[in-house]
Amino acid sequence: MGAASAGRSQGIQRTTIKDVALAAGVSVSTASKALNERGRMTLETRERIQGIAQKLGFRPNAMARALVHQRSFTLGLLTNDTYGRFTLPIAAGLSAAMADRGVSVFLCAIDDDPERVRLNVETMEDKRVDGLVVSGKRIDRVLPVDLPAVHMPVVYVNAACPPGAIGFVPDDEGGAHSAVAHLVSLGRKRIAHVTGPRGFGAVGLREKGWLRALSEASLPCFGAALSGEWSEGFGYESGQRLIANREAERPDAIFCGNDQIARGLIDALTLSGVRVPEDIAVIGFDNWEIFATATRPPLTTVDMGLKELGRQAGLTLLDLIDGKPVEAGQRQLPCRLKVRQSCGSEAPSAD
Amino acid sequence: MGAASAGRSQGIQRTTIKDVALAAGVSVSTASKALNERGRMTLETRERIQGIAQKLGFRPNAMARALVHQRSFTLGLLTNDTYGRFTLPIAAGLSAAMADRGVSVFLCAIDDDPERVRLNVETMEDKRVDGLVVSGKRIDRVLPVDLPAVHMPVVYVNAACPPGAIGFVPDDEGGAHSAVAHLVSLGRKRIAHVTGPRGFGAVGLREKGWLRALSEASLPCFGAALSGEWSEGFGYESGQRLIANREAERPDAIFCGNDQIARGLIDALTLSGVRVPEDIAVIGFDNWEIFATATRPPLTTVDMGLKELGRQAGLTLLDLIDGKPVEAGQRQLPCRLKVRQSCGSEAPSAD
DNA sequence: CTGAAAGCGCTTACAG
DNA sequence: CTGAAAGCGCTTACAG
Repeated sequence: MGAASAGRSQGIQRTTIKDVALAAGVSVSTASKALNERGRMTLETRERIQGIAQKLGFRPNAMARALVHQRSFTLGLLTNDTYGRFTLPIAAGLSAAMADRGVSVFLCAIDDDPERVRLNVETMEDKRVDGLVVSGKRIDRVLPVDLPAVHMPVVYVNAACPPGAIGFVPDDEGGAHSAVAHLVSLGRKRIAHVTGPRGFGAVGLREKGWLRALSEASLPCFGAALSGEWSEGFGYESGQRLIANREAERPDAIFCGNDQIARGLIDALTLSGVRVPEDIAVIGFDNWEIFATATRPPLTTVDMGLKELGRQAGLTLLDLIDGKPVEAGQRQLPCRLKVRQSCGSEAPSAD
Repeated sequence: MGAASAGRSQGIQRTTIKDVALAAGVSVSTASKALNERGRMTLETRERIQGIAQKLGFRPNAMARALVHQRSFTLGLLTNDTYGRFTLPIAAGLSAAMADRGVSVFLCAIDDDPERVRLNVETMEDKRVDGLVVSGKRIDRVLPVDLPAVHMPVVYVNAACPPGAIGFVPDDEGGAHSAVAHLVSLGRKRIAHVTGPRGFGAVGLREKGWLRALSEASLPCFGAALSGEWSEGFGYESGQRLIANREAERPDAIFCGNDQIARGLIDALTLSGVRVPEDIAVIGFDNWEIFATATRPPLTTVDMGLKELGRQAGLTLLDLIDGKPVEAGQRQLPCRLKVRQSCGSEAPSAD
């Protein structure tokens, strides 16, 4: 019990195909063929051997197979988003899709430290993973992965993808457009935009979606987008600022660049007696549930489909590994509006 | 370029030790010895061979080595906390500590679905990982892992650990105690407790820590602990309830069972004009930064040391794998108070 | 239909 | 000091 028994990992001699062959009175090659459903042989022999394998609890050593097949059925996931909210959904989507296909994924946390990246890539190469998915936290930043040195297929998720490479990002512009179009359909006319720092690619795209939806509805643009930190604090300030004017000059809807901003902003409005959604409708971006559901009222927001992003990236990587032709370039996967209560119900009349 | 080149994973023939031996004009066994610093040989030969290996970009195939060493230098991380906040820090701590030692970790997301667990455990066995860390979201729930069937060392993190097994959990009681002791040291006398659902093990332990700190300070227990959801909503309600009485009967400090509750509670106090920390000091539990830093004022809270938990679990698992004796049972790792601004500054006089 | 042989890439006693 | 041989656990042509 306890100490000793727990540590005896070497003690457990696992059943090998040799054991199976011996027990069945056949050669190892025959056993292999029987178990892999290859070649022709009497159904009876095949089933007998399979039965014995089952009885002995035989499970083929994946590394031995990998050695001969030159295919390990493993992937590496490199991510620099160690604490953020992106990696987990992406990793979950990826790993679930891969698990169904017998491929396992190594998690490599890199901290934007090129040395650490090198070390992890090296380890992944040593372990002979079949491919790499590189996942980031900004769609406009490329991770410090020295591609030329990587001898295997790579796919990027939620990160910039170098020329000629393959990547997956959420369709930020489309998501923003659908959010604003939703506000328009509810009859809102003065739709403001409060968002993150100018430097972010996502900020530009979301702003573009906002402007496009406005122009499609022939609505004037309500002031310039307010740009600041991705924080509740900035949302709070912005909320106060947007209601500083007298009522006629206030927006009747605000599209926020992320859920944290939206939350801070709603707090500011509520504290000043402005009602959400009656006076001002608010939409966020991210569908980070812990925020979106805790705002009062619960937040309508744009879901980036991160899980699906991870899934698609994995499936594409498998295609690449199988040598199937895959077009280079970045794909934008659709976002989906998640309607809660911060915009009120559907408008009685949309035009 | 593009499609075709990206998919040609088979095209890259990696350098093998045979190539190195050939280029150096020695046998494969000699090459192996030179590269592994084993056996005796002229320094000159050794360095020559190593130089050639370097030049050819030789990296030994980890699977081939694993096959002969019966050790894969890989681990599996099973977790049912796919979206929560526990897994990521634990995984980061684990994977960082392991990366330094050349061991990689497979991420397996299981959804409390026993079938999915079985599938993942099976895959990990097929891949011949050296051990498993099983990580959960409740210290009082055992994950549906059928241990008898697992032929390798296992360590539990942030989950109940079956009799005879090895586990790591945060010291919830100690953490709670240090939080309340902090309040006491600031001169607070009427310290209430608002926490999660009764069913949770952590709830009982944190309550115990609260009571012990009070009794050590000869302070009366300020009402019974308020128990409800782990949500901002419940925190909000509780905040309103605790200040419903006239001022003399209100608490002067509130220790919350998690950061979400603390945040909702602070919102309620603030909205009612009660000042935090002047009138009532508040402490949370989790140090979930996204919450703790966004509360106004920023939240003093208990950090559970999840990263360290993951690290320790990994190191212990390695010991187990190496056959070193490890005592069975559950270890409680210390929590650490993270002081921000929701309690005010140190008291001018502590007694 | 079945099995001996060679091989995946490496390491480790064991002879020379 | 160096190399041939056997082996880790499996698969795949290739003969019988």
